[in-house]
Order: sequence, then structure tokens, then C-alpha cells
Amino acid sequence: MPELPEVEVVRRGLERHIVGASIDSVDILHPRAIRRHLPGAADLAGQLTGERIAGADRRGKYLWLVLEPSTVALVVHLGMSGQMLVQPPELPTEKHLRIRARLDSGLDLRFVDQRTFGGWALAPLVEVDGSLVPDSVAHIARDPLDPRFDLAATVKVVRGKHTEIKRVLLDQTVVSGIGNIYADEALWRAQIHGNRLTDRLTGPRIRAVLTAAQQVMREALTQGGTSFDALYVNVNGESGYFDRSLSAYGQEDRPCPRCGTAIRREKFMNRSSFSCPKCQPAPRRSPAR
DNA sequence: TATATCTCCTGCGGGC
DNA sequence: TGCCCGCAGGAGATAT
Repeated sequence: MPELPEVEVVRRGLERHIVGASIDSVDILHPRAIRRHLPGAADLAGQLTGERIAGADRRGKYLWLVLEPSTVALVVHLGMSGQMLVQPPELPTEKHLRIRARLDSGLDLRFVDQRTFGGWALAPLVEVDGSLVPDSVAHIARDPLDPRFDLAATVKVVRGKHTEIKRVLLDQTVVSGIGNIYADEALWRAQIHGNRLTDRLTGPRIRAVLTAAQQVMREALTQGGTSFDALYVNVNGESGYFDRSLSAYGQEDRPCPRCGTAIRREKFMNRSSFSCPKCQPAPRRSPAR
């Protein structure tokens, strides 16, 4: 599942393989893949055709290609299962191919997405807090790998909320790029249960969990991201290996690497949470969910 | 206004 | 073998 490290791997691949190329034509093969582009498929294809890809940028899990001469951005979200593949056009069409762009470099840029949670949309670039981002991404906070990420300010925002720490880690308007996998890993490293209330945690403990998120995502990035199946791959169709290094996520009933206690799985926000019952004791009375 | 919950979607695996 | 159901989960919409 693509979270920040996986998206960054894809961004780097796009930067290496398609920046500088121009778009000759675009085929939209599934309307849901462009549902966030309100003017529709014909408009998206028309606006992209003839544009030159001038750069590949990212904030959190949002990725965008800067286009010239229009200066708009093609915003890409991979959702649960999206892939941006750079392929020779003669390669067979993928089963879940949603969008195909033909480039003047002789390659295809393909958007493949089994579960159709992801998609493409065009957006003008606007300046937010000193950075140029698509206006549809303006509400997304800086991610922990951003050189201008302000840890102290983020700690303050988190402490100012009255909710559970895991909810805040998943709130992209507070800190971006963290999904269910890295939230569980960061909480495990910081030895904090995800149901702990933010306004009852000390500043140093919140700082510890944010720093842990930063560390775990940096490590994942060096290993090409996390992959459980063929759903997440880089632009060449290769999977990452970080899933072999996970301590909590997906480790139900396996021994905690720190204390040996069996990792437990709980339902949280309609999804699964994994934690060590000894290292990460739950608050005495969990808030109603 | 802040927080919580629902919904979208597809393929896989388990149970019957 | 085939059908049904639960599960996976990011993010916007809707409810509280």
C-alpha cells in the first residue's frame, strides 16, 4: 500500500525516466480514475496533450508532475493500489490499466489501479507557506521527510487536539504521508498505544512518536518501500522489501521484537491496528469508537 | 468548529 | 465448484 516512502520511490523513478518528455496523447480507460478532475476525461486528455513534463514533486502521499507551458500540475494519488508505470508501448496492457499517456520519448506512462481509489486531476500551482503546490494539495501538511517540516510546531498542533494519537497520525492536515502501516510502526517504536489521548501525552512523547515516524519512513525509503503483494511497485514494476522489517504491522500473534510478547490486533477506525500489549499498554478506559 | 463515521471499490481467501 | 461475506484502507462526504 503506497504511503510516503513508496510514493517517493515512484516520484524519483518518474523524475529519472519521464521528466523532459512531452505528452503526445492520453487515453482515459476508466472514468473513476479521473473523478477528481471535474471537467471530465476529454478536458484532461486535451489539456495534457502537447504538454512537456518539467518536474516531478510530492507532498505526503500526493504526487504531481509540473507541466509546461501551461504551468498547471498533473496531481496523482495512488490510493490503495495505484501504480505509475513507465513501459514500452508494445508491452501487453495490464488488466487494471486506467489511463495511458503516450510520450514523445517512445515510452508509455501508465496508471494501473486495481481498487480505483487513486486517480489523476489537473490543478493550478499556488504558493503555500513558501512552497508551490497544486491548489488541491494546499490543505495537506508538510510530511516528516520534508526539509521544512517543523517538528516543534507539529507537536504543538497535536497536543492542541482532543483525540486519539493514531487518528492524528493519520490526519493528513496535521502531518502528511503516514498511513496505517507506518502509524503502527511509529507507535510501536515510541511505545505508545494508538488510543492514547493527545492532550494527555507530554510534548516529549509526541515528539518521540513523530521522530519514530520520520525514522521508520527513512528506513523504508532506503529499502524501496513496503510491499505485501504485487499492488505496490515502482515505475519499473519492482516491489520494495521493507515489509521484511516491520515490527508490529501485520505481525499478529508473532513475538514483539523488543519483549517477546505476542503482538495483538485490534479494530480501530474500521481497520486493523497492531501493537504490543506489554510495550504499548492501552489506556485504562479506551474512548468510545 | 472539531471530531467521528460512512462510503467508495476490487480481488482474495475462508466458510459453507 | 460456486456463492457469499469479510477484509484491506486513503480520503472526501456526511453526521454528530
